[in-house]
Amino acid sequence: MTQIDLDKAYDPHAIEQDLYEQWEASGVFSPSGNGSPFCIVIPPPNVTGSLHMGHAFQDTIMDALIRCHRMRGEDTLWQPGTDHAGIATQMVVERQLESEGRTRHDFTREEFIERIWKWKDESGGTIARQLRRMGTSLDWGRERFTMDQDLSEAVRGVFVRLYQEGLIYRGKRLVNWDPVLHTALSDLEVISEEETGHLWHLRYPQVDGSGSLVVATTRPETMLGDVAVAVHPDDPRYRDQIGKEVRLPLTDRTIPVIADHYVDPEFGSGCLKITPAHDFNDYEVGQRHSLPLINILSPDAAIELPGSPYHGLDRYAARQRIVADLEDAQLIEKIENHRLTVPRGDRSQSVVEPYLTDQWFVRMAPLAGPAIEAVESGAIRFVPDHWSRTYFEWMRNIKDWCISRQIWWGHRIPAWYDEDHNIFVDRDEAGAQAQARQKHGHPVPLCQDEDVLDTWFSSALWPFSTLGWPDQTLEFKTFYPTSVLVTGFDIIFFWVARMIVFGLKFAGAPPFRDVYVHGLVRDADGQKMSKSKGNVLDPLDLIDGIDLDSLVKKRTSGLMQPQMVKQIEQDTQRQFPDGISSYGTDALRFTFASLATQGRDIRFDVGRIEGYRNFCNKLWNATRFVLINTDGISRSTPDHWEAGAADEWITSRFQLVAMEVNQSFDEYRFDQVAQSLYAFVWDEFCSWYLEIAKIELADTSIPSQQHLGMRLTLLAVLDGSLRLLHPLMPFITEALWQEISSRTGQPRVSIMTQPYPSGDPGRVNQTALSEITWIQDVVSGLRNIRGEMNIDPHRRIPVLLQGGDATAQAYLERFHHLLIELARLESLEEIAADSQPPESATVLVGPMKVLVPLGSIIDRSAEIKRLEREIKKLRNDLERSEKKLKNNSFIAKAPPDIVEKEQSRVESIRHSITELEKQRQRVERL
RNA sequence: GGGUGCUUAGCUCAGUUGGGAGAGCGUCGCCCUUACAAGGCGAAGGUCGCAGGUUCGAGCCCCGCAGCACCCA
Repeated sequence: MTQIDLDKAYDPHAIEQDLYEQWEASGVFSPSGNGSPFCIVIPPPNVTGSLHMGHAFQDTIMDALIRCHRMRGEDTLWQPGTDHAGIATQMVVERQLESEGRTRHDFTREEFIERIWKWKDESGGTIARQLRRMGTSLDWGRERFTMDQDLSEAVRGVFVRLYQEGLIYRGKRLVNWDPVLHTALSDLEVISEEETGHLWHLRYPQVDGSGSLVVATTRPETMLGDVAVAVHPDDPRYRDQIGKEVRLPLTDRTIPVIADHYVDPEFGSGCLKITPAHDFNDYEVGQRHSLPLINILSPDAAIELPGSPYHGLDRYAARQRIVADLEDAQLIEKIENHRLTVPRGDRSQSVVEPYLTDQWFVRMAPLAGPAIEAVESGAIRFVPDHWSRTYFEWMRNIKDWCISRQIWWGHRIPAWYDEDHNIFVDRDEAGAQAQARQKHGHPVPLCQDEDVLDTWFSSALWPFSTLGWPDQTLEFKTFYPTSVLVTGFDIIFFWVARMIVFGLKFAGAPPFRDVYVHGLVRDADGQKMSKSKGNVLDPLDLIDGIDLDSLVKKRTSGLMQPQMVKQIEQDTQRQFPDGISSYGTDALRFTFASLATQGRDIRFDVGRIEGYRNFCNKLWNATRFVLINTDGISRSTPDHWEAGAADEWITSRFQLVAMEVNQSFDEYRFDQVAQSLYAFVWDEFCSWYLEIAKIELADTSIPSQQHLGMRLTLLAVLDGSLRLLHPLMPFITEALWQEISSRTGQPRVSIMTQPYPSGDPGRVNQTALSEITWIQDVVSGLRNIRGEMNIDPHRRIPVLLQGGDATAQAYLERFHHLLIELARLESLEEIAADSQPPESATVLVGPMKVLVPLGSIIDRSAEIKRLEREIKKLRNDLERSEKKLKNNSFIAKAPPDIVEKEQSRVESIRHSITELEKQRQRVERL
């Protein structure tokens, strides 16, 4: 046997690392400068983060697109970078300080920020390293960070312009206040979920002494800030109370009873306490009725009412005290259990407070118009399309965006104040000074706003700031608008919408042509993966493998709720009794691709990845086979060769599959790409073509030109298949492609830059397709008999054919030897149509009977059963078709070709039933 | 309360402008065949959530219902 230097089994570790280093060093990740531009900006991962399944999934898709387009000859840029993740990053460093017994307030702002930068330089590269393990062809030389100098300048420029145009304003508004982090949050950073609580029914005595009104509240402590009691204007119970006053317990205030349609008469008692400074709805009511705002909370969410007995108490301690005091005063009607929606900060998990503070806002409504129009007009296309509805829904009900955060890490707001609180907004202090000088006629001391911007503000500029905007750089001019954004539906509002808004406003065009929205990766049970549930999978563990103990340790360390440890241990042991074996990057990527359907949830099951690792092994071994059988073929393409039927067939199938794959890529159907290629490589190339090749290459009666043709076809189809697969499985395809490159005549560079096969309809040979289909039908029919009869696979059986048409007879002659070997036959003979064959097991291939004469081989009762099953199936089909044809309106109204099809179906079924019925009787008679 | 999806084989999911439902995994049977046991060959398995309508014809289109999931308030 020929010696080849390819290991017997596929081992991902042996190839992946080296190949990546070769790629990165060779510069193939950078744009070529030729062809039409194709660009994706990576959704910048959090710089504190590490790679999770969602990233790995998303990056697989982007890399597949990038590699595909690069191979199509386009000028391809995949822009890498990370996000400074204001709150998250600050928290990481603060936690670090905490372990040293210090807080950020032990430092100056500048010192603290310096510390974060230091941390970022040391630990911020984790995710970039992990991305490399995924095989991503990002243009690393262009890596950006949202806090880079140039990106920060872009941020300031945008802020200043929006301010100048009146689209940014500062104002005292109720915002979501995180009392742990001491910062405002935008609506999107607040997660509201149902929790169990209580509904307190409080009695507010009427001033006129006629009794009391009962108000129901989930937050009794806020009563200290009540300024009114509201009832529905049409509520007959309280109509006469409107305009009167009630005494606010535990205070010396009286408050009015007002009428407002906002009140739901069905809820509680129908009376609603109004606390405008601590509830968004109450705020609206307060505005309508010109009620005062009484703030009762400190930034820590403790009561802040100097002089009050509750002053200084935390909100929950105050609640207890207030409820107790009200109880003492017999002012509590009742307390009910109640489900209520509790808003929590997505980072701190603390209950956020509506809190009245000075904040910066972007006026979104005027900006939303063009952004809506861009999607309506089709300038931006959501894939799948229905996500545009989610987008529209949000955009059409858009609210102003609170962009200021009371933290230190981030882009500091470029606004300066003089002593009279006049605001000067400019790119830098010098500009602000100039403005102030102009206003005052002389220089005045200024101090800069302490706040920083929401991280998403800078992320909204990402598609153009990373390309050099506001400078009209070559990259910006070439690659903006970018081609496609790949993202999860969970950040359509956070990010996609805001990029569209800012892209249109500042870069003069939509930031991308398509938005491919993918699902979210969940565990095998459909649960969201989360650290606290202990069900996370690390993509790198799937690549490298991990033993059970380490996996359990990983999942249970650093948990917020240590009582979960036992459960997590059990679940992990149940799901991964032997840990996770090593599958390699390619298998993981192929799995992700196959899971990339249009759905919202992507359940990740290790069974799936195992199957695709096996596929890698299949591909590996198919290549070994090709190498073994193409020894001696080298660069120079020989002239004298000839393709046989099987060669024409596999070549034709390859063209069709290549066309399919290209179309699937264009439609973002990565599941179909994976499916088509898996089926082609395994079922057609390996299971049929390689098996045929074994037989024909060993057949000395076949002329050598045809052997050569077959060898060249083996190489060509393998070469093409590797290219088609490359975007999904970069490593194994590169490794194998390099192995065969000396024989396919390509310079041994990289598969990455080879043309992507598009499929040539002109090379589809219909004759070859029907020839091999016929062979497959005959062989499958015989294999069916063998399987059903439990005939020893080694045993060669005699076969007779009867009733074939001229084509079948020609095929029989031509493919005699092939049929004998593929079906392991002892003999294969045709008998006259009118002759009486010996008793046999039978299958039909079209009108032709394939007969395996009974002998000691055949289990008679098994054959009867098999025939009966077959006949029953056919009878059902026949009945359905006949019923259709008896229906006059079917004949009259259905298209003629459909009717014709039905008729010929009936004919052939009838024929088959007759034949099989005869056969059954004969076997029975024995 | 408003919105968006989903319901197809035991499990996870495909299913193109309406014209005989497919895949992977799992299950069962036979086989260690020199590319591959991470393999080969064969088989079983579906009232397409329920009910109506449109149509010659519905997994697909329309109306209703049920269950599940998510988003917004």
